[in-house]
Amino acid sequence: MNPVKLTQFLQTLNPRQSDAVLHYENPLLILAGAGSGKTRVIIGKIAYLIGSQGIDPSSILAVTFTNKAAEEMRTRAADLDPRAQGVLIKTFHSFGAWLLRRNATHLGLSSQFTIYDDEDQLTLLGTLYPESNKNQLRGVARQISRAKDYGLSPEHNLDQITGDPEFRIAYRRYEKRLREIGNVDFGDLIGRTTELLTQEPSIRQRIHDRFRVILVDEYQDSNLAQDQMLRALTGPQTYICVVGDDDQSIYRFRGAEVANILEFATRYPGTDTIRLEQNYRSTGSILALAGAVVSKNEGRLGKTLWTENPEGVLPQVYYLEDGEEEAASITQLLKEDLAKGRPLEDTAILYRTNAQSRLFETSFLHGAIPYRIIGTLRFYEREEVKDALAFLKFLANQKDEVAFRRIINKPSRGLGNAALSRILDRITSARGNLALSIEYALSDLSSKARKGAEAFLYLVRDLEHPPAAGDTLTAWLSVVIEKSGLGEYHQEQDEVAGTQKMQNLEELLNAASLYPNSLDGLTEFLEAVELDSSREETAEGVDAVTLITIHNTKGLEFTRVLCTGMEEGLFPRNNDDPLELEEERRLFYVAATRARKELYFYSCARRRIHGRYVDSAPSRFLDEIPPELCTRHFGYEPTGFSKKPSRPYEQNWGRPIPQPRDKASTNTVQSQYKLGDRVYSDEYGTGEVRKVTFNGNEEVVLVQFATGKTATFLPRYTPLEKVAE
DNA sequence: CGTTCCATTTTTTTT
DNA sequence: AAATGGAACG
Repeated sequence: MNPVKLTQFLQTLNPRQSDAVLHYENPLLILAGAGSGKTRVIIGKIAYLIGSQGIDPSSILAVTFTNKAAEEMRTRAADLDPRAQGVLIKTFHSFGAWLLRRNATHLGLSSQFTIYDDEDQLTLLGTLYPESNKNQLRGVARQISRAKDYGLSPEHNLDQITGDPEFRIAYRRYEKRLREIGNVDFGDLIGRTTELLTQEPSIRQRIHDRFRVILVDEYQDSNLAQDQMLRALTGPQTYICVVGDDDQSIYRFRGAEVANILEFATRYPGTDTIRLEQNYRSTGSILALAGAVVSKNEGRLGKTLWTENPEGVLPQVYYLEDGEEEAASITQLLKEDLAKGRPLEDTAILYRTNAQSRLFETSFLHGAIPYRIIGTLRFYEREEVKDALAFLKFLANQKDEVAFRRIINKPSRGLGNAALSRILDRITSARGNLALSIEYALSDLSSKARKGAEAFLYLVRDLEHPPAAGDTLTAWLSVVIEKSGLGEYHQEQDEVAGTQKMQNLEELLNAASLYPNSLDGLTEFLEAVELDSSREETAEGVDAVTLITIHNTKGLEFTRVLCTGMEEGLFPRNNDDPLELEEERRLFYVAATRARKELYFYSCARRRIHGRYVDSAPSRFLDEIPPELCTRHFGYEPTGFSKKPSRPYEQNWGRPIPQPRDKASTNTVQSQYKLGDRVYSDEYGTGEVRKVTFNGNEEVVLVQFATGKTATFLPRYTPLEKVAE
């Protein structure tokens, strides 16, 4: 160990932080405001407990909210004291998986169990209610998840979930089927862990003996089920410390209970509370703005952040025409940065919903601005990736009906609904094993279906063991992709639709190379994939602007933050539920406090929703900013921002309904393409213009190509070359 | 059985 | 705009 390093580190802390780091014995609640250095405090505590209290690193458990946060904590703690590598740092969910996997038999699970995500959950529900449509099922699936968030089984009082008595029956059936298959869903990772700890005293004792210290980060976003799990993990000798900020609780929709943090001291008698209120991140004017808005909330502990940082520049608010203008003006801003040599890394573009990223992506692509997009369009949820993973899941657990349905007839093997239901008829006699079911059902099938079924069966038998040659899981996965025909199938899709599915499969193969070529390696890989969505495709070392949802910015900070889409109906999305409105306001607070030096807001008078322009009023949060705490701008000029309002102030501020734009007047532009024109595209070859329309003032051209395909073009971005007849 | 085409609908946020 | 679900067709 290196006592000098720890001592030096302690000297960099303020008195409150250092109290928090040196605290030991009683339960501790740290109320840590945004940017108050709470991660430093946690890693400091880890180093202190190991270095000065002589705690064995492996008896410390640190729980974070995301895998990314866990990763960061791991690195930073190890940096302070290498022994911290022995600390178990996990998310609630990955800790649950870790413990369940080691004690699977106690709960009737196979240790090879795989984890169902929301989509899998829906498919499973679909097998139970084939006649229901997807939307109804989606509602039920959500209710099941919520019930699990609250730690409620089908036998509990479910009134707070729904008044519908049918729900209990559906929930019960779902649970029964899930257990027959032997897999778990997200909620089970928490709930069944609690179940294990409460029902198996010997296991509970072992855990209490092992973990003498439990540290929980982002505690304000834990839900009731997670809190129950935490209580089951905490023994009489356990030192527990939770860190959180009630103003940053933004996961109510997922069952997060601010009550957990508000009532922590009651639940754990003798709790000491330490407040960290000095902010090291932001300028005074940013903090003032964020604080002014969040103070409109009623249900809060109330704390005042202060800083020794300079006041800095006033936050800027821009009122613009539409989403396209928003993207254009930000593109312009970034181009000016590039011209000035200012790094793009300084800037993050924040939005409420993932869909908003599209406009920026298009605009950046054409403006040659490198960007990094976080969290959206999750890689592991893409069709081709899920197909390959489903095959692996089925190999790991041949009772997995969800995975089975996904791969049995993909690519087409002539097995339709008729064949499928005959196979499923045999499921009981096959004791749930679907490969066996196929064997039993072969004689029932038509000759065509039988051929396909035999082929599939042969495939499974061939692939169910790792190939002899090959060191990593990549070897196994690559024969799976090849022999299953999924590779060929998606390659064809790529050729027809111009997609990049094969590229994604290759990337999946790369990811698999980190795992051993064995059944255990396979389960490990699948678990990592299900639990870690934080994977970002960061081209290392490239200077890029960040595109990110506000939810994903938790724990991050940027020199300049651009909050976009500040419009009623989008942010806040809903204004009729007061509790939800408060949550949105906390979200606003989180967004604003991500900024170190500069903070910008953008509000558009209209925006495309589902392809149509919808008028929108500026977000009420902008109205809640005291006038002296920001500078407001109206309109945008391509050469930079105009200081003068391009139209009357009142038209945009104070929430009047903006004027709908007169569509006809903007459509005076004549298209350069006529029906019947011969054109050439790099991608498709030659074709003939079939239709020319305008979407707003955006020209849209439909072309029929010689290959028989048709495609639409936006000539503004992809000009089509005209060719002679 | 499987594909294609049309009408209809639309999750906000994530482990 | 994109995804779903159903009908119609080969």
